[in-house]
Amino acid sequence: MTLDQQPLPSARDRLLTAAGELFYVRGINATGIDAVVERAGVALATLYKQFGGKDRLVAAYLEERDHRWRADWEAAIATTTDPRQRVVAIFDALERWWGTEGCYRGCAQVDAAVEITDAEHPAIAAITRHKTHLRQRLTELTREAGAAEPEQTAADIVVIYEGTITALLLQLVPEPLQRARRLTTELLPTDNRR
Amino acid sequence: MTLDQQPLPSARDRLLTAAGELFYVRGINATGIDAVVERAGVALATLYKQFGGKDRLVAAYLEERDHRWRADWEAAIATTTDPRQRVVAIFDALERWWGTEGCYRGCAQVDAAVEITDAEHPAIAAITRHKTHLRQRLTELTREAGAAEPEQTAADIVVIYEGTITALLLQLVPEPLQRARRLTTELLPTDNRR
DNA sequence: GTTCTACTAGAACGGTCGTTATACTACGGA
DNA sequence: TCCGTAGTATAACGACCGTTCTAGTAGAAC
Repeated sequence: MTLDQQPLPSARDRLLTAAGELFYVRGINATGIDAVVERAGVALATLYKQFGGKDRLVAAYLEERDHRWRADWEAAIATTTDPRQRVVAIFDALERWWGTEGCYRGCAQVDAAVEITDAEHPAIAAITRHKTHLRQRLTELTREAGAAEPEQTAADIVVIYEGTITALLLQLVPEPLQRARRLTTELLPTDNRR
Repeated sequence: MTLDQQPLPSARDRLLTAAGELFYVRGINATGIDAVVERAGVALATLYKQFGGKDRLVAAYLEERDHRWRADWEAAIATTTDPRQRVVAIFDALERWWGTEGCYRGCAQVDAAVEITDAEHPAIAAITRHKTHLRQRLTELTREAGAAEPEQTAADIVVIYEGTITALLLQLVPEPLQRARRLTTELLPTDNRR
């Protein structure tokens, strides 16, 4: 067996990890570059060498979050073969994230969109990619679940999904995840194979 | 007839107006106190005399937004006597706000909750009040519309409402307001009086 | 006329921001 | 051995942050 030698993460990865923790919990504008560098245990010049500046570090942070969410969604979807359950699985992924994270601050992409008002900021494109992917993936899943209009049903579910994220953040309603699963299920055709 | 002499708004009101425009469009953390003072055409010392500091100015800004929203909701609700239409009216108010505002940045209360991570910040209480009022008002309206479980139906609508706000901000789906009205209507009992 | 209040203009405080520059170290490959 | 790469530590830059302070002005109340 090979030794499980930890490859000790590169300076770039350590920066990305530190940025992820700080930007998400404290906010992007409220987090200074020095705090990221200190938490990563890395020299300031390395940050500029790797990312060129804060803006592109923020964009890279959101890209990384996007990749993790896509993986989490797919993992949740893969737990079942029932086409209707596979649609609802995005809320299982959301529940896992909500329960795991030390501090829940909603969707990192939405938070960034609120904080960043400059349309030219490189993070904006990353946010759009993340949300577009979710809508497209839900369209596939609702089609496989037999929806008459998969695009429309997927759009409905996107609204419920975003509302659930906000409801979790602000604790607006009791049991938002149960609620979201029920609302979503009601949008899908009933299983009439039997 | 009395002369319509404009009472020229007080320094406090001018500060609140300027703060509302700048905090909403540029974000709270990204807006300096100097910019607010300059736009209001007011001395810096007046801001501190009236509000004591930025934190309480932010809280006052959110309170003012809360009052305006409550008035907008009631105005939209009052346009009809149909109990089911009265529930859906919150989306008419949202549509009006979305179309009127020069720059739509979502819900000011949610934006503030994203930007402010300190739970002791005086704005947090204002945000909670705003959202609690919406849920309670929707509970009354769904009860009047004949919902079997008004609290639960109202909570469902809150989720749809918050999701619609995010969908508008990020342009996630086509026709989010039509969508929200349809989803909400489906949650209410059908009119079976005839 | 004096006093009180609300307001103005402007400077200064210490602190943090994102960014750039300087100088040094460790190491792998040619 | 030399060179390029990737990293380190530290200092400095100009700009802006929220806050406090000083000093002066206009008007109403008494």
